[in-house]
Amino acid sequence: MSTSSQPQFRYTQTPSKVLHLRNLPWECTEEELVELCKPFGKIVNTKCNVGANRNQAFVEFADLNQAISMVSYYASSSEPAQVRGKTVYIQYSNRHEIVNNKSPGDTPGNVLLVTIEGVEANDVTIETIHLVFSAFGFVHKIATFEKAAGFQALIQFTDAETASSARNALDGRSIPRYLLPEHVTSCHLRISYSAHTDLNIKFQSHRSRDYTNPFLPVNPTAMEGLMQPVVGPDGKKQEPQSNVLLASIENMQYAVTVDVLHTVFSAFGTVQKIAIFEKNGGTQALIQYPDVTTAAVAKEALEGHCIYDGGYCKLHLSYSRHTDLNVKAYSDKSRDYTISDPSLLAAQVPGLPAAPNVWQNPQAAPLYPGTDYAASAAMQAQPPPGQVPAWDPNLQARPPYGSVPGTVPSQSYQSSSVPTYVNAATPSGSSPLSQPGVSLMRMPQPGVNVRPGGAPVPGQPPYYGQ
DNA sequence: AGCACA
Repeated sequence: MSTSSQPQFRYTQTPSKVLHLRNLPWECTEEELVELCKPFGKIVNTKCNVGANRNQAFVEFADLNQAISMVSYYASSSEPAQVRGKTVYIQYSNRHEIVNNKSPGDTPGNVLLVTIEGVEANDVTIETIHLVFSAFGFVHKIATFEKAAGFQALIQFTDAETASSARNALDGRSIPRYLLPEHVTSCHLRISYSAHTDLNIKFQSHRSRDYTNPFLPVNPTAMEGLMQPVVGPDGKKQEPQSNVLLASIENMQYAVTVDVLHTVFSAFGTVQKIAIFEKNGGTQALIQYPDVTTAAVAKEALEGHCIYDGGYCKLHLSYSRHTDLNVKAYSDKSRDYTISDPSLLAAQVPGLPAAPNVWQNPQAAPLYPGTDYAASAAMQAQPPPGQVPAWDPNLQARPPYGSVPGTVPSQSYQSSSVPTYVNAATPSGSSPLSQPGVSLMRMPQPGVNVRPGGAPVPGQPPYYGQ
């Protein structure tokens, strides 16, 4: 429609609250910009380090007249606008507001997210990090972890001002060489702000510190040694074992709920906590057991198995670096079964007699006398009044980690007193769960109120913690 | 020295 939209140059520029500044010194800071512009009015937004050379910037005034006054002043001034002795050229921007593209990491807060590039986690101790960042103020807490981005640390200061001074001074810089092992050639710090305001440090360890609480217990399993990588017989690095399993769920055609995971993983011992989250477009879950042994048994047993028939929701298990999950007690993505609020533990159905704790030692399970086994199966197959067990109690009753054909009395739990929910695809009498790739749960059915976790777990007295 | 960002 309009006949022309030619670029607007100096003689035709219309005034704007937003000014475009160029020929700034390299990586001019926001503070320097504000110093230059604030005599003319209130600055409501800035954008620094713009352009390929990162030497341009935008400044938005609260009022158009303030921008006009700055442009007019320097248009007639004998002294040009300067930053660090460099002449700065100022024009009206061709836009009328700065679109705030500040990522969350640029929103100041008292906690910094520091990525230490080019190092292994073992190269930089938490003491070194503490030393470096303490130069700017009291460091309250540090938590370190390894992510895809590399070795990272969250560092909590008293306030955003202290955190900012540390960020401004250290972002892009390196930790002094004398604080690092000799083989480290470079270790640039990339620093942004975390959205956290208060880190939840549970233990003093080589990964995390709370300097405000010297009496915080030391976590023995998180200290040097146990959590270090173990070299296996093949010479490859083995994952250090953990009481927390990381489950990646492949081919997730059906929703996998906290309840479903609880049912599946409780077959091996008390599940203390569960957290489900998305990562790299897939679904993962952390499942916390009280001890490494239980986790190891569950890992061996469940690796490669599918939660549902037909290859759906295949589990891949590894050890997590976590030892104690910090999860919401009751949400759709997490559960803390160690919390003793009964209103949150309806799924545990207290009041049912605790069955003998036969599932704690899965190695022994196939050897159990048929009578005990049947009794146990029958007990857990009784649905609570008014409830329909939505998983297959027959499958649940069998140890999914390698039932040995012939040793499990398959007749006893097909008896008439036990309702059967055998999947049509599973021929009865076979031993489907001895092979990876077969289901651990009954298929979810559309339109049915599926409550896989709605009944007690075999042999698992509810764990209420202390 | 000459207009950003997803």
